[in-house]
Amino acid sequence: MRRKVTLKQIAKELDVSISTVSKSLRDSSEISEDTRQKVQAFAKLYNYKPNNIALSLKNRKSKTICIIIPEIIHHFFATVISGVEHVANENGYNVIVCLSDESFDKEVINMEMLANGSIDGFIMSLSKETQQKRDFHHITEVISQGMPVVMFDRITNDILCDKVIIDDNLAAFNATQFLIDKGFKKIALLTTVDYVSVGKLRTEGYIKALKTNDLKVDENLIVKIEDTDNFENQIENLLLNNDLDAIFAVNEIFAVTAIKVATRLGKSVPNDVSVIGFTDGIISKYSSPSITTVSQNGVKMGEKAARMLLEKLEIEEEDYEEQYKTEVIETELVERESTK
Amino acid sequence: MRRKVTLKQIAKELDVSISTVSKSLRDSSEISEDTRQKVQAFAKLYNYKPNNIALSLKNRKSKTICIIIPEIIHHFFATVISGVEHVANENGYNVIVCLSDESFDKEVINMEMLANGSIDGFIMSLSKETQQKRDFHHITEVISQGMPVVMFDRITNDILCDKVIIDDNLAAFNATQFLIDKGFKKIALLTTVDYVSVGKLRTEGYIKALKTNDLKVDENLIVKIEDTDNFENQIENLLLNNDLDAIFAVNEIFAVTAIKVATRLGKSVPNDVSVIGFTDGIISKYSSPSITTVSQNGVKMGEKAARMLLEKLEIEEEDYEEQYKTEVIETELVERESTK
DNA sequence: TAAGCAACCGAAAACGTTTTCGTGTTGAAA
DNA sequence: TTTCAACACGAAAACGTTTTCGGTTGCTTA
Repeated sequence: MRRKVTLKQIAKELDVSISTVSKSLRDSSEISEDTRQKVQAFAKLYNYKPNNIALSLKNRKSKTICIIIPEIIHHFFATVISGVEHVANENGYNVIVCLSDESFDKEVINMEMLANGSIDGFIMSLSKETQQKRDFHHITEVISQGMPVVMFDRITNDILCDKVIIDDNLAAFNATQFLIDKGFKKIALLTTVDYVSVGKLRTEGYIKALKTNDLKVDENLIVKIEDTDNFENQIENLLLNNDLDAIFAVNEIFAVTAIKVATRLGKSVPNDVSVIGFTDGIISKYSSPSITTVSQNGVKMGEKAARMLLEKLEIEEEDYEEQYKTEVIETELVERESTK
Repeated sequence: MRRKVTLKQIAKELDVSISTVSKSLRDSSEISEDTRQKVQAFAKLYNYKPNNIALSLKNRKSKTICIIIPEIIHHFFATVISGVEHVANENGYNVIVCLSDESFDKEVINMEMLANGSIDGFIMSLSKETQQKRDFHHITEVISQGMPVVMFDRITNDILCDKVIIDDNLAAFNATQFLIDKGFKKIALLTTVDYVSVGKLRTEGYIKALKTNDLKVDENLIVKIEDTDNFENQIENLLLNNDLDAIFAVNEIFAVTAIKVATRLGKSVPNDVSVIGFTDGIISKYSSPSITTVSQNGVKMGEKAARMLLEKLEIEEEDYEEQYKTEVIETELVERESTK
């Protein structure tokens, strides 16, 4: 087992000073052609690579960013990571992934743990619990220490920082309008409980579309799902007790489950009822019928968030001015087989 | 913007030495009750947290591990990350996620970049390109430097290190046997090209099952898919030119696509043809019909891999003995609607 | 012949910790 | 009064870099 070689060892071996070795490797003009070549040859032979940790300590930056997401087993978040990763790597940064598991405490622990030199900045999407508690002290804390934070998707307006979102309200409006334009009148909504910011916004967009078109908003057609493990019966009741044209679901799982329940009840999708989902994930694509959906483009979101963060990191300390932007990523309606 | 406070600053402020501050905070008995309380109070007030980078440099360990996977937008790998994350966090470790994008070069760059102090060990699954080239110098390199590596799923026998796999051969055998037991005789196989280690093993298991049951192996029924973006026509040809009982697909996408194509061709699943997949992902669960599948349990794999790595990391240098294990995670056949 | 000037190299500080060892002070025992 | 242990604290090294500042040569120039 051959330990990694350090400057000191090279210096000793070649009988020069550490400074000389360092300068030689960085092609300093202070060093004679002779020694420089000698050192470089030796370094190459022993496969010298500078120690990142030592560099981080010296430069007071780690060239590492952290992304905190509620869960990874969720196609949308996986795509965001992918986007972040690419941009980060292109710029010589590494990415630490942290999962909050929708838990406030894990979010706090992760942030506190990493905010002590390990990383240069955060990209994050709030956990459900954090959104519910509305406690953001851990985030204001790191921001006040001068560490940049970019929030995406599940954000809060209580915090001043860069943000990247989709216009959930508008996207939901458009999806609903799309159904209305097809001639549907009795459109149900499968949504989340209100404290999930995106769920709330999508609900608002849905209602707005109905009102704009002078359709009445029937509370019976709005199903708020809390327990994401067990909600088939909620959908079943909806379908049994109402005569629906169409369903707008605020995520893939709700959409595909709606199709499944409808099929079980003898209703054909899209012939008897049309379905639109949200998040263009793998389910929507491979479901049969494949699902018409509002595409969120997580990759683009991740890329944008990473770029915003890196921009903040690369500007010099003295040029720093507190100015925050909120970028909106456009959505797209992907029409597939579940609507007609 | 209030910068993070250091030991030096506290020392200056309280007019004691750095050593005293450090010892006070670590509750050393060398320090009087008085000063200890004073220092601790001050540290708490200013929210002192030790700098991780400095600690890493001092201790020569970063308490961070890296997982390198071919791609993240793949449910199986996402679940593995999830498992790794949990075990790592429980033990005070952070996880850096690197994506090789199935590229040899990216794999090499990532490893070289991080192997210089940034991390304590690797967990990895080989990229397709690496498996094809059979070039593992980057891995032997870090291992020879004394950095532990655990490989999972897509492994190679050319490298000596800890490994965690499923018995792909056996699992495929069992899945095929399951179909045979149902009375099917003409069973097709949708698999990958041979250089993907797991694809090859699963193919072997399939063939073994047929032979064991004295069924003839028909090369026409074995479809090797190279281009994972465009293979519907390959499946269509298979279905049109052969009179099939059942299909065994070595992953979810192949399975769900087979169902889709079959349905399009007027064949009902499972009435006309049964389908079994591999990898119990989100598609299998939410597809309709939902797909009978060999469950891989990525979470368990990730947990196991992480535990093996941490074990290596926690033992003292001098107690270190080179001894490598290969753990086999058991698979399970999850029976759903796509078989009868 | 002395001054001046390149060219080349090394010492040391700095980043923020922990830890070993040394030192000065106190109080009690001899 | 001397001696010695216990106590409380500080100096310094170490982890591996980079960089500033000086210092030593040897050569040119007036």
